[in-house]
Amino acid sequence: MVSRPKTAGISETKAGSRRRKLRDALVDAAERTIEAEGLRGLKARELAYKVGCAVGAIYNVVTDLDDLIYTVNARTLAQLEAQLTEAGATVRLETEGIDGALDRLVRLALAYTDFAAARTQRWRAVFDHQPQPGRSSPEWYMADQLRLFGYVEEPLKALRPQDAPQRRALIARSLVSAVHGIVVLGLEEKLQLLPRPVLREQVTLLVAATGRGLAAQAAK
Amino acid sequence: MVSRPKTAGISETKAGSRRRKLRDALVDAAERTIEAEGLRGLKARELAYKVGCAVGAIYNVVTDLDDLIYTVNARTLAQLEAQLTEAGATVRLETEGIDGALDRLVRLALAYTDFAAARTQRWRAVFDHQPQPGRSSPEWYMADQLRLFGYVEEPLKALRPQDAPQRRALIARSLVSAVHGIVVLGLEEKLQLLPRPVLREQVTLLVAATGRGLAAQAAK
DNA sequence: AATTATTTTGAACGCTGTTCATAATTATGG
DNA sequence: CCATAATTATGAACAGCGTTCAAAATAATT
Repeated sequence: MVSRPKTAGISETKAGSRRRKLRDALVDAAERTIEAEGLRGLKARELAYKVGCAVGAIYNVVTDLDDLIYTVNARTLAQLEAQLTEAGATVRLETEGIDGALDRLVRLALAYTDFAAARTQRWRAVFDHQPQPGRSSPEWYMADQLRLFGYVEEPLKALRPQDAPQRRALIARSLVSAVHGIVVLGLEEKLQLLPRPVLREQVTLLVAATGRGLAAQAAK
Repeated sequence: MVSRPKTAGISETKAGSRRRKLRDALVDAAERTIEAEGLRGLKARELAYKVGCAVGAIYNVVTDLDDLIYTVNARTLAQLEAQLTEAGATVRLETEGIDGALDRLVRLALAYTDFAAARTQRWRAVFDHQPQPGRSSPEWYMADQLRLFGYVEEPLKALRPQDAPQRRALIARSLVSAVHGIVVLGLEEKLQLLPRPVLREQVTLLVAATGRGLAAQAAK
């Protein structure tokens, strides 16, 4: 599909508009289904029924169900990112220095925690979904996820000013991964679903302790 | 299936022996398949072919493929546990006190990391596999996983002697989860597969920093 | 209005895990 | 040791999945 159909000019064709509407409806339905029944609840036939089209119609506007999942996941990541920027912007006239940086780190981590706890299924879909063997994730997808690591790099700069950017990136990734791990296992029913306050306490504790440790390590 | 078949006495019956052999063969084959092709590569028909039996025969010795997966996962957890005890036993005449405790924590975390890196697929299967909706994991499964948290509680006792057991348990779980998170995201090809030395550095860094922070927090 | 291009359709395909009537095998009793 | 009963192995058949594709319906063009 390199070239557009010949009939498509600058203005939308009737068919093109229908096409877009159908795609949007499918993404919406998929999003709702994932949140309600998880990734495994997403079925082509049921999706077609919900949207009011034939099964085959799905594959006119979307190459795969995977394609649909990626689109939903991209939305989820965007929403998560919005939450993180909001959490980051909340602190402006805070204490500067180490305590301020620690505070920002904790806020970011808690924002992540709250998002995951509130939209568990959609959030899990981002990590649970793996591309069918042979194919690989779209390019933008990896970038979308890696970008989130950047959010904690800035506070880290205050915490360990002398670190090289590369090292700071590594530490940021570690910190994000650690928080992610706590949330993943904390929301796992298979293990034991932790109540949200406990989860928040865990995250706060870990980020605070790690941050303190990092600062101390840098100071000496 | 509450009662055994009437024909089974104290000594093994011919059929019973075949039964056990088939089950073992299936578990072995499943284990190899999972390590080679991941959880998604496990197919009933292919399994039957590898073991040399009919598809239906599988369901004579195993209720589900899920059942098989749980058995393989139990093996994996047992092997992991063996690695952890070994790592814990390595340190005997080490420095006592905080430094010793930190060292033990780092060793445990690295043992976990190495295990995951070496047997990535089987290790992932433990966390990736979720029971089909309606059913739930066997009782022993949760216990098997939770038991691993206990391994870090002892070193924590040296680090924060005055903590109540419940709090120590929470911190232990947090620490394990954090390390788990680093390893999970570090081994994710979808994100960017980190080379093992980098992974070990990340883990060492985090555990050391967190441990230091925890000790400092306890001291003040 | 007639012709051509496009899109929508749902039966059909290939692949899953799982079942079940039937065949083969094993255990039992005379 | 064979005849009968109980058990086990078999693989075709079933239900459900994602995906395709010839044909019908619709839209665009002449």
